[in-house]
Amino acid sequence: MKGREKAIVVADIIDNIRRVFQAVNEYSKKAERETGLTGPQLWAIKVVAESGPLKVSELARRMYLHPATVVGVIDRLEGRGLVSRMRSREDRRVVKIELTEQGKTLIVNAPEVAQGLLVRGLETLEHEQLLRMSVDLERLVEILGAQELPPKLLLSSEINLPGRSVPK
Amino acid sequence: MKGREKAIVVADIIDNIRRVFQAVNEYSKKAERETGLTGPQLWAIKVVAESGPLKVSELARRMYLHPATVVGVIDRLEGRGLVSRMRSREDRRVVKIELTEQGKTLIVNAPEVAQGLLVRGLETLEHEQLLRMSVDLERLVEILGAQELPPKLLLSSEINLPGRSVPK
DNA sequence: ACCAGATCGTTTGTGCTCAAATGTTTGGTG
DNA sequence: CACCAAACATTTGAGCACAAACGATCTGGT
Repeated sequence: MKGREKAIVVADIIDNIRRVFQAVNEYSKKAERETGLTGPQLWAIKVVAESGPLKVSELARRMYLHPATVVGVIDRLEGRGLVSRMRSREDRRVVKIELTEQGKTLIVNAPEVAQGLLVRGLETLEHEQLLRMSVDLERLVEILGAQELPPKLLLSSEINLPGRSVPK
Repeated sequence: MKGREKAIVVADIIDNIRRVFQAVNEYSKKAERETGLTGPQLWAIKVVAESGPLKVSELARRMYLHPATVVGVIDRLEGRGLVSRMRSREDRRVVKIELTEQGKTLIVNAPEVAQGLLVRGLETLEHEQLLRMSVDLERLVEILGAQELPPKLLLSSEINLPGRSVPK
């Protein structure tokens, strides 16, 4: 009767999932100490950096966050002079977020976010192992019933790294 | 040259990791609507329910949270009459948290937390698949450098489910 | 030209999370 | 006995996250 073993393996898996959660959080806090920016702030400024001027709603969409949350983040980034708000002339409802010169200089020597670490680590794996892991994670997603969660967004924009290294 | 394919698989993996994060959050919010309690509140009350009266610090440790955070959660649970604080007589610095009768009745028909869903789903998998997934997640943890994160706590208390179902 | 409805950014209110500071109690040590 | 360091819970302050409500603006239909 291998029910017992099974339970142990399940426990291991849950433990490791927890560790992944923890690690991502910890990593975000580490970046905080190095740049003076918090994780979300760094994330936001990176998205703006690589996708030009963005509407607030568009930025929120790319970060999977509520617009109301993003407004606060922008407030603080603007307070530090790293980004600036610009009302659009075609549609005066929208506000475009863009980097200031100060923001551009900061971005070049900002540390990687957790995703970067993850991407680089995964790239060192064999192709077969990658496929395996992809399948397994898909199964996990299936268990959680989260197949369609990010409704086919082009979230690749934040993670895709064409050839080799330097996702920065 | 399969560098391109590799990047695609990596992107898929990252996507699915994100989905797992999202799903756990969403799930916590769903529980919120069904019980009137937030995710952390429900989590805290479940831990107290199965591990008897607990010190604040002990509860914080089991939830991987800062004591200051737990104090706020307890405040709100106490405000709803679900738990009660009791100063220890042996050591008057410590405060024991225990369920009220109202809390006990709530706990029996409270919905599963995300972990429960995960555990039940994993249990339906083949033993081989479980081992595979365990190995893969371990690799993920390794990439994140999070091997020793939860410093060998008896966190099993929240997840172990000896024989079959009923992690509740 | 007007009005109903949608969209956009923002504000407000509640809760979670941590770091740092505070106050209390305990257990030693001089 | 007096003092002091450690342990404990709490408070305070800052940031993040969302729901709900709001004012301003744009759009489509009449």
